[in-house]
Amino acid sequence: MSTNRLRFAPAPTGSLHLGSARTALFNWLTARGTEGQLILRIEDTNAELTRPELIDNIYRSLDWLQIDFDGEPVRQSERTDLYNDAVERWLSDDLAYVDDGAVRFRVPSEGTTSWDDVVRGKVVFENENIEDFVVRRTDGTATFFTANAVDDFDLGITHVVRGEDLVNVTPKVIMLRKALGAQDLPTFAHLPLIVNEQRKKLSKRRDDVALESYRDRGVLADAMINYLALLGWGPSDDIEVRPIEEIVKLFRLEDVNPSPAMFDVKKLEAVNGEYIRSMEYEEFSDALLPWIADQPWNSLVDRDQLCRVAPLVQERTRVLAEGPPQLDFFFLETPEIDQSAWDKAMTTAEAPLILDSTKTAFTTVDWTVAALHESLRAIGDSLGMKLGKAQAPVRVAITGRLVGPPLFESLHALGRDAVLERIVQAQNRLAGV
RNA sequence: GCCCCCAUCGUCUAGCGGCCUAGGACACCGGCCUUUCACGCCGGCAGCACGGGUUCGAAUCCCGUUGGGGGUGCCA
Repeated sequence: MSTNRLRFAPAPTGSLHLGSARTALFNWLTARGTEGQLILRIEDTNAELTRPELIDNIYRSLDWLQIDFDGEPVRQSERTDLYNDAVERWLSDDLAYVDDGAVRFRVPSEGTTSWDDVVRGKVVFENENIEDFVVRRTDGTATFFTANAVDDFDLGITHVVRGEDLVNVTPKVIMLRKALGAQDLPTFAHLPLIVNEQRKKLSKRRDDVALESYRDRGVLADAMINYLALLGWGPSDDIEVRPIEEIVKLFRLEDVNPSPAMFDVKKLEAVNGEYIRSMEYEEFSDALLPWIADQPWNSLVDRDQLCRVAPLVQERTRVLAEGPPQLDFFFLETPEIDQSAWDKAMTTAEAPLILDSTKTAFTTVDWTVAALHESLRAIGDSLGMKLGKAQAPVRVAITGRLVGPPLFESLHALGRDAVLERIVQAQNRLAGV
């Protein structure tokens, strides 16, 4: 039994594409689940793709996802000799010929080229439908086909796991591999495409495909991994959200289904919400920090207060970026009043009464969540109102909005002085002062 | 045009010839809980594209139709 060797071979074309991330993941799951090895190979045969920042971007994204590799990354731009040797050999064996300065591989006009794809079954191409293709450009650089075939062979790759968009290059790569003297074929697995609402391949143009943009909105790496694993694969026990280690154990390439999968942000966020809810309180408030830093009231934030208050919005947060905006009133000197919320809550006949009674009661009430709760409930009772209605004017006075974290916990965290002051401010505003 | 691929609820999937009156999740719609919103819980809506075979029996196997998609660069 030889060990499996897989590779993830991205072309560094900017930020890591969701589809590439999913390919990296399926390679990683296969390698880790079979005690195999995973190599990162940068396909930068094209001169424009060798820019360091593009490559760093790939490293950063994979690192964020915690997809790790065995050994140092392989850069194709550093292996040009290997490719040249191969092309020269093909040339001298008359398997290739010079055409307009480039080198083309001779494709037989008869016969077929085929392989047994793990996810698609047998795929067959008639050789007559494949044209003689370029293996070395006029400028002397190797093309994708050459580099791909040489490296997969040279690096002893046993499993080629990649996107379905590469199915049609496979026969060419197989021909080159044979021309290289290889007796065997790696196991091929062509993963289904990730598509958008229009069922078209996710594209930079139309779709939000950059992995980073999800990270920037506060999708957790584990949630992203978990969700991506569900695109083209599903556990037979129906438990979709689960620890990555379990996914590693359950995942099998043979179970990947061949039909395209739509990227559903709603579901991603639902999965992310589950991950957020399962975080420890401190972990959650720490995780919020980068987004707190983006708030205009960032400088007013007190870490202890943040830790007390963050749990109040934890189960109301699907992506981390949604967290801080719900907390602004805890740190702002005066809450930012939402006009439509104000109009809805304050224009009732009871609103002034509620504010007034609340002010009086809150001046002396025990400053505990239970006592505050009871106090406002009693005020509502006296006016024949349910607490749900009665709390509205107070909520708007304190938080500026109609919806938000639990009111009494919020009052408690804010403190008596701040609360009373905000009630008075609301009364003044109501009176038109 | 040519080549290749795909086809289970709106979406992601389970299913690999009888366990299916097709299961779960997201979304959606009701209800409960409730201090708003959420969370949680309960319930509902909704699918094997179509037509032929094969078989005692087909979502599962085969063929065709239709509908989608991908590729057709000296990009990868």
